[in-house]
Amino acid sequence: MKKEEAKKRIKKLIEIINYHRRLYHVFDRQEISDAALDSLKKELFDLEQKFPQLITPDSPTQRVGGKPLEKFKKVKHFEKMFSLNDAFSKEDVNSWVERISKLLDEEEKKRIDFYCELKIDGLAVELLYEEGLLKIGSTRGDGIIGEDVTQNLRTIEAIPLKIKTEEKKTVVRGEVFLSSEEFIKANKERKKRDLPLYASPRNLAAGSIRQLDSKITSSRNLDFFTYDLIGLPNGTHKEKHEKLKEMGFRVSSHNRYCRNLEEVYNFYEDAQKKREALSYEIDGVVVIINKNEIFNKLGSVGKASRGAIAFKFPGVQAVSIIEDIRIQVGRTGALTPVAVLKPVKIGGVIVSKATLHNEDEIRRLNLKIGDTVIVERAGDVIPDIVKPFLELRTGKEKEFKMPEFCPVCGKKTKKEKVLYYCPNRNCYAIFKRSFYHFVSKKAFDIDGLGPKIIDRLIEKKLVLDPADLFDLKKEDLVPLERFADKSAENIISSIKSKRKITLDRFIYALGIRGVGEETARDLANNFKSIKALEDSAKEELEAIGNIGPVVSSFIYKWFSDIKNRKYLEKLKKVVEISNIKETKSEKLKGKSFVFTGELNSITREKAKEKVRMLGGKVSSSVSENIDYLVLGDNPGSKLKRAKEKEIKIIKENDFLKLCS
DNA sequence: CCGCCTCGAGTTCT
DNA sequence: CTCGAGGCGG
Repeated sequence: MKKEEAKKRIKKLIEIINYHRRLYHVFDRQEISDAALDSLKKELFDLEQKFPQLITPDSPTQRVGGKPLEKFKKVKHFEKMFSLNDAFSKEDVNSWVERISKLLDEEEKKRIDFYCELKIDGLAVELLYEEGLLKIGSTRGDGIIGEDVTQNLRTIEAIPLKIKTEEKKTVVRGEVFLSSEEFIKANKERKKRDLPLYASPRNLAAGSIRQLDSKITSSRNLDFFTYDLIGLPNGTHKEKHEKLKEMGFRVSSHNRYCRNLEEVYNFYEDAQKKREALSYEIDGVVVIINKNEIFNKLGSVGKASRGAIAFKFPGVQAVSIIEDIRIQVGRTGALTPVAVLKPVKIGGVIVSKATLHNEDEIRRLNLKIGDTVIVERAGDVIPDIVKPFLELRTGKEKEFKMPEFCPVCGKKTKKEKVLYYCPNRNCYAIFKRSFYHFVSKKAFDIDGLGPKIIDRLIEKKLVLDPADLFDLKKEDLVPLERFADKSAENIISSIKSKRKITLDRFIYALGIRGVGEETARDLANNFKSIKALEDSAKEELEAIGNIGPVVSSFIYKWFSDIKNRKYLEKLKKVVEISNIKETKSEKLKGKSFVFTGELNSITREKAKEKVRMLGGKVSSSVSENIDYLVLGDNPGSKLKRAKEKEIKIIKENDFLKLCS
């Protein structure tokens, strides 16, 4: 990037970041996620590193934001309340230790150890006790002066009004937060009343504490952990926590002393595993130099203490740039726009593409090629574009238009509802995609036959349709470039081993529009043979449950097509269709299941089959009608929905017990 | 005809 | 996993 360009970009970035920081610190509001804001800050930081001449004093990298609100009485903090610098990787933490080591002498360096705490997504407050009685409680404010919120803090049960101490003055700091359950409850209430939702538990906690009416604060069931005690210059952070406990404060039982960085990293990984099970939200861990004397010697830079760092969990959002929008042609001929992104790391994975679904979506989001956007990988795997930063537009962005002609075969496209289609049934893209579908897991499930190999087979005219796969011989493959004897053999035997197939999978493999896994099973159960299905009338199809006029006509049309009939006859000669497996018992009759996350002892497919064998139903989405949600590792958003709807959640072993 | 539920289709990356 | 659309009951 050229300097002139960088200068403009920096100016705009500063404006946006400052705007969002002000919202966050002063008004307890959030329009974009922490992760997205972090990502913007990182871009600014990197640009400033590259062009140090362009650093200005008003840059968020240089100063603290957040002035106290006028409506509260001001309180000067006992000692400045610092915030924390962030680390996003082990490398960041390593370089933090290296950096601070330079400020210490040899002997001190050897004595470095750590104390680790969960970083709760809440609001930091300071509490002043005189003769053991709570006198003043305040928010952080700008770090020097905060707001007096004593009345509101008094309503929190976890904050003791009286503590055991002989000291005249005791100053402690801690985090006010609320449980995920309370958070969901409050947002449900907001939704009902058509009010804007709280973006995070921190938001809600902060909003509740900064209420003028403490009755409202009281109704929110806030919670509190203490994490710091002012004083004890020669002790350790660990001792501070022990002392706090003795005095009658609530401290988190998850916190640990760590001798070295290895133990710190173990703590971090454990915390990540615990995260789901905790009743409140955490966004990382806080790593603190344990020996107070060393911590104090390290002092601070700007707004943050040097002796502690916030080691954040990988965020689910990041900021990137749309470099291009390309079109993909699917199996049904649907054209889908895909954004080509400047690669960014989100949640430990590099993302370079994201689907835009359809034209309406692009218009709804107001996206142009060249836009800076927030990209998300929430809970799941699939990246999604959340929104563009219109403020970052330079005027060079390009409007995107859906193509008038299919980018693969050149035929004029047709629009149906929101989607554009390529109407050419011989379109190469459609043909290829149908082929992939045929060998896919839920169809013939042929291992080792990926898109790359299929492309080559088609290119060399070794196969004209999927039926030809079963006539392939080793000798056909070996002459192909870079095809070893052994791998050719593997593929051939892999194809041979899947020659037998159940009727439902066979129907699914045909790739009829509107006929997926479930509908294929319904058809198989109704007709019992492919012949019966072939000869069925449209009315017969429509009489089957779950099949209406649209899908029945797709099916009818598919079987009326001469080319399809020929292909089907050819296919029937090379494969062996067996009947669909009958259910073995009625143990789970009437019960419906939804799966989320990864199972350990069996695959999801096997688990689903098990349910069906026992007469149960498997559904893909959570609704009131679901009986059980089976919870695996790394669950997705279904867990949240199930919790909201109060559906019974069971673990893998409970599920297996249920089946046995 | 509306609203809820479920299915199908498309998609990412290790 | 998410979104849109098809199916179906009220």
